[in-house]
Amino acid sequence: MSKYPFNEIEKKWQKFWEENGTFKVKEDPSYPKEKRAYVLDMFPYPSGAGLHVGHPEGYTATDIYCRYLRMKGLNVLHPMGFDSFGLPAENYAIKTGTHPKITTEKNIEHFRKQIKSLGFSYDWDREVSTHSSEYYRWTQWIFLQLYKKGLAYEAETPINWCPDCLTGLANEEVKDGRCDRCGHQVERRNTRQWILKITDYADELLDGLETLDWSDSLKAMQRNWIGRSEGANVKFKLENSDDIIEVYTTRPDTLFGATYMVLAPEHPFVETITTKEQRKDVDKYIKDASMKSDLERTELAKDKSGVFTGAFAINPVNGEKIPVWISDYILISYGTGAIMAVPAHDQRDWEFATKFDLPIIEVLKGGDITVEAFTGDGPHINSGFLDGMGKEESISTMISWLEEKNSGKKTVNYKLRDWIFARQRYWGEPIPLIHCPKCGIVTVPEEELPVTLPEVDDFKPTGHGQSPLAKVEEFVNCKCPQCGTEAKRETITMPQWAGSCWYYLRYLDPENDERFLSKEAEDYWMPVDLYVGGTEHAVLHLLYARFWHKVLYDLGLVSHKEPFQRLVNQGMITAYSYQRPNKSLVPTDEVKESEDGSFVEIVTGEKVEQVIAKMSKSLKNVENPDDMIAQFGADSFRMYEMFMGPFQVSKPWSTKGLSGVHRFLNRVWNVATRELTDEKPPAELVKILHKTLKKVSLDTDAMEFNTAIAQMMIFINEVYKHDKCYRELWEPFVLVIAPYAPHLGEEMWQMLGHKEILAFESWPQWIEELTLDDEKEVVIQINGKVRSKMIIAAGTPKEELEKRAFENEKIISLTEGKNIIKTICIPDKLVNIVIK
RNA sequence: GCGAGCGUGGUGGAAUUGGUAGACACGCUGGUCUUAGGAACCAGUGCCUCCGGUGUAAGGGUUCGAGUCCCUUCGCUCGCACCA
Repeated sequence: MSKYPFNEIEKKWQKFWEENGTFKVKEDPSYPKEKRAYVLDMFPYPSGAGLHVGHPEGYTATDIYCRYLRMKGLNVLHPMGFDSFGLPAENYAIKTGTHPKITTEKNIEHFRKQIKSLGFSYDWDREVSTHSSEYYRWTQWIFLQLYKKGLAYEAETPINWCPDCLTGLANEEVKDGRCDRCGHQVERRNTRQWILKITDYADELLDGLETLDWSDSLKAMQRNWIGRSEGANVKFKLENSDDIIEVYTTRPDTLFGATYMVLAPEHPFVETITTKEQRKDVDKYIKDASMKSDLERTELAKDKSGVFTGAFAINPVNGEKIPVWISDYILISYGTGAIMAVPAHDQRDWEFATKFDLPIIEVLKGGDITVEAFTGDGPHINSGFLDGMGKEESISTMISWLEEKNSGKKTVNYKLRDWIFARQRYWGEPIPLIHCPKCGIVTVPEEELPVTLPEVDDFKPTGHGQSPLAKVEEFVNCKCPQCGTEAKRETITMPQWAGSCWYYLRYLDPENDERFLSKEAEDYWMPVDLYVGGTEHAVLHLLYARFWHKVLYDLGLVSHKEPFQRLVNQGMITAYSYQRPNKSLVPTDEVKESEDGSFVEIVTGEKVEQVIAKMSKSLKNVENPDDMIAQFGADSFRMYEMFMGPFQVSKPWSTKGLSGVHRFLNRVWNVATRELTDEKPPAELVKILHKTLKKVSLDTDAMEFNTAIAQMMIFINEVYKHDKCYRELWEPFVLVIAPYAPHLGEEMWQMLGHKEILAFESWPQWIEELTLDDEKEVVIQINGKVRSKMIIAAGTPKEELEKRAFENEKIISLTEGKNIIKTICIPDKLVNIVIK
């Protein structure tokens, strides 16, 4: 394959941009508000493995978009940084003794070099790394603002604990009962924690979604996660006691059908209400439940378990005596940790009642409750004052009744839990608090920030819920800032998500050592106009960052309620893998393509099917950007990633596809090196140019990069047939291809004799008349089927079209003797003749 | 189970408001040039019983006309999951 000198060209322009500070950006007040854009990438965690092909996908998209916006005359902020606190570096430190700071900074170095090799137009002067003390000084400062606002609290509660990462996890970090990071099964464990009251912002986080230009699926994920539900809390008096059990239900209308109650095994009342006779069974059940992990509790969901406490409660609506059971299908962390069971109209209760032979009373007509619970709508029966009413009406009627009788009230519940904001590990921001024996918890004075991480030799967590910092006496022991007594520093560190909660703000003013962010910079740039990243952060980073931003807004520190106005998720880059008939996957290097295009496993000679799978080391289908850039160049690599398919959709990597794009750029180069002429180009080429300018402009604007590239290919395929390079065509084409292939673009611009670079040239405007065809191919249909075609001058009126259609020989023969019912005529498109 | 989305050639994918299905690219086939090429260039390429028919997961509907709109079914992907 012949190669244009991409290596030389790319090095040359990267050096030029760097040395000339081409993409440094200032808060220039001469740009009005609408001529400013803040385009943000999700910054990477600098792992030891380096960049994978997924990173440059989003980065290329934003880079193209930014370069396009600059040419449209906008002042564009486009920064990059590193999310550099995190477990891998720390685990590596435990294994090798190398300080995480050393590993992290080496990795950052490597990442930065790799990112730069792709020719992105970042303003590197604004780079931030979350692990640097100048940065985390302000992360700690924001934490203090949250603490002072009463949004951070200390608690010793059972939480998700990863035995491999040796740290507590937030709810959001647990997937299918396993640690999101390492896949280990999560345990329940009582550990001291710092927790942020994200639930205080549940409604704001929910309502704010309405104002955002995000995909519906992403908004749905956040809504699901917040999980708002409306219902009622209902009070049940216990028999022979003054105690009251409160339950939460979304179906207060079914109260007449409540035949028993169930408490979570951890419910505080279990201890007091259990009768002597039942004590043994209850204690055993609680012990068994506590031994189970969350995963086991859900896995066993199919078969309900439970035990009777011996106690009875009184149904407030009819005075009926109903038994109180405990079962682990009731979660202590949701609602009140207790339910009223309505087996006729709730499938879980139905299963439980069926298993333990508890009564099932139908209170809504419409289903067959001997087979399953009926959860649909219908008229109420056996329900006193609700009889005859439908679901909605009886819910509100019942709530009014309960409120009147002081037996309950309308209640809103959320699935969202408070955020466990703590890691019992070393490599994170120390929480800037001090425990004083006299004053209690005292904040570190703001002027003493940052509380820096002490140097340690042993990074190993104690495994007893203590961070390695607890062993560092010089760090732990301090004086209380209030009373001067000997006190102890907090040794829990913040989770990795802390730094990424506000990095987009620090980019605006990265050098400021007076404030976390100046008002002026915030006013100039915020909010983020376009934020691009993967879906994996749908409920983690994006929820946490929105929460912090809302707190900062309430404190008057930022001027918008939402940080990220528009968000676009890139699709994942997957890879091909091969599957045996039994569905097991075969590593790519153990498969060969046979002559008929099918794939066989080399060892067995058996046919395997080509399927799409995630890139993984074990399947040997991971592609390394460095190799691709070395072989094809950064411009080819960038352009291929954009050509693969729609940006938001996941798509499989194909190195053959990359070589196709590379071939295209070779052809571009070939044209660029032809004899340059100021002659008037042929009219048909001018037409294709303007069609191309239009398509590339509209598609780039809409981030439909794949079709923009296809149009540029069409342009080159035509131009290629002529042996000259027409300046009139080539100058605008070079300008529109430049955001996609910026190195090649600049080089060709220089070859055209320009002294100035093209990065800030104006984007070429197409001329609409020149995009229009003079002639159109119009199809003639009979009963909707294409029977003939004719070439006709564009804009030919209906009457003329019809006349021409009926003059067509084939049409004459097909319509002869037929009854013509009507004729539909769409100018420039078709004539449809309906016959019988 | 709930929520979101998707099914188009051998492959990745194109198709304004419903208006010529398969743009562009990969792969494949044939040819030209070359000492050679996994280079370059040219031509062809949905399928079939090939002057015709058929075709966008399957079936039905609306319409002069459906990949696109509506209904049913099937399949796949992602997220959540005993959330009362």
